[in-house]
Amino acid sequence: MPLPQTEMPGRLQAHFAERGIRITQQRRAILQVMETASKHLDASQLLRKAKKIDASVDRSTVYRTLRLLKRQGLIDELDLMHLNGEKHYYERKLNRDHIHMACLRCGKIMEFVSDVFETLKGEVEKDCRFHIVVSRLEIGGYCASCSK
Amino acid sequence: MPLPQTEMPGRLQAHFAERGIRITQQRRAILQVMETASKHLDASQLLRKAKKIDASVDRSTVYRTLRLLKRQGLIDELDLMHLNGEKHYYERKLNRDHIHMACLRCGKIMEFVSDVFETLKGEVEKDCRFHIVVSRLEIGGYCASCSK
DNA sequence: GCTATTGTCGCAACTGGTCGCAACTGCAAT
DNA sequence: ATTGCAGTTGCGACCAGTTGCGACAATAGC
Repeated sequence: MPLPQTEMPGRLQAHFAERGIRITQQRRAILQVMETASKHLDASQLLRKAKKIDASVDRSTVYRTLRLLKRQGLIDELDLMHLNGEKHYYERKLNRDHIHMACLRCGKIMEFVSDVFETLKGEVEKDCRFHIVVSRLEIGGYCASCSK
Repeated sequence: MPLPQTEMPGRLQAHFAERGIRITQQRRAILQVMETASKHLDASQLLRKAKKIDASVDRSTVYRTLRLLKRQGLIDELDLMHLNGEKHYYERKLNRDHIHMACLRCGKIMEFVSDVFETLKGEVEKDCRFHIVVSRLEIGGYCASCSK
């Protein structure tokens, strides 16, 4: 029983190869970080980690590679309600879309998977005749322990 | 039959007064623009329009006032899926949350109101014991005429 | 293996948004 | 009308992200 495709190690590199996207030293370093990282990396963390593998990696290459990954549907970009300024966070796209909830007081990030979300997307596709490629639902508020 | 509160002219100023938030020349100019503007203004458009009313308005005052309005729950901030770079768009909050759909090909922005969305938020509040303050659902994809 | 092609890279300059600070202003109390 | 002062402002410096361009490197064809 194989793992779901998006969970396989080296999957991002493989995806590039399959689609004839050039694999460079710098991209290899960046993909490697994305693949082994825990969730919610921001661009500067990603740059720092990638530089440890290949010191020549530049800021703009990180951003260009992130854009590429977004367009290929391999990662999701999150704001996390701008809790920490304007920066963005990235995570590998898994099989199931999930909602991100950010606590405005303690900063905790929670995730939630819901069938109702899938229903909602279905409704949009049908009622608006709109073909969904990416979707992002972010909620800001107070978590159970902060809302007392 | 009065209009819904959030539609009333001068409503933003009135809200400030009610909550004892200081009304300055610069804020008056910015609120006036927000109140009379059509939807989806970005910060630089807002700055340009506000400067026509009060030339002393500075970039950072615009951003600070937007942050204030966000925190007061009077406006919503949108990315519109970063179709035009990184900038954000702002609109006055109406009574009903709505979803924004951005066509990745023609750039058209559509809005959609759904009971399912309300259900979903209810589910999050209940299942996660999370008190929602703001929510943002943005969808990128292809509109009816572009997906042919 | 060598070369031509074409895509990618690093760099520097730019836009969008934030922050610290000294100067200023709205407003309430006199 | 004057004063006092917390809250607000403009400014300059900064951080996050993008872009144009000449140099360079990954691949395809030989």
